[in-house]
Amino acid sequence: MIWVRGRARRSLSPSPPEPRLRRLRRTDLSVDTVALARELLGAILVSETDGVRCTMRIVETEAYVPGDPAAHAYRRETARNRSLFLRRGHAYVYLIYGMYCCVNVSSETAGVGAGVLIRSGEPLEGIDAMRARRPRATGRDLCRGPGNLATSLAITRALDGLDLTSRGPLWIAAGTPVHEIGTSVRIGITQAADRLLRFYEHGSPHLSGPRALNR
DNA sequence: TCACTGATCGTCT
DNA sequence: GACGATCAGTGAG
Repeated sequence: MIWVRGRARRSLSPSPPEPRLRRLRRTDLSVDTVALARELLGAILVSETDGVRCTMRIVETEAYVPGDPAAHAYRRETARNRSLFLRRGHAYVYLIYGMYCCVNVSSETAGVGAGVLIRSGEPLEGIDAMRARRPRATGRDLCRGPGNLATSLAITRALDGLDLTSRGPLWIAAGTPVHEIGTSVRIGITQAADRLLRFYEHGSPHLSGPRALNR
């Protein structure tokens, strides 16, 4: 887990804005997809576009490990999935169903295709901007689901390949502890659908998927 | 709350 | 030409 030093989190109610965010270094990130998927829970995803900072505390991830038939990197490297083959800490942003963007964090060494899908988060800063981008969403739904969170944080294909450990429009900061990590099967896949590679903060009201998966 | 369905288009075979 | 790591709307229980 990647936490702000000396700060514990107990409440599930909306958090106050982080006073100062510490950008994660690449050495903070495990060179292991499953470990990284768990570590990213509680971390802060920061987008700074249109002159507005929007932040979200990650509460749900999925691991797409090397050799995983459900992973976009499974067959071979292509122009689309190239970012998954970058060394850990890079963004893989892709368009799904012609309408929504989803964001992954590359998770292994260079040349190994794997990533962690960011599925849901708890909105922290920039909530007005998020609401402007998704006017019909309620507060708890703003960053619920991979397509929704990308819309709320203005994450587009233009950010594909970005180094999330460097200064830029999208980066990851140290967050706050997750009190209990739940595990389930991944959502929306048909290959390797029985593998327990989805991780979430137990009890969070911001989780996607059916309730039965979040117990 | 869950199941079902249409929307929509880039990517890959 | 088929498919997809999704979402929102609708209707049923």
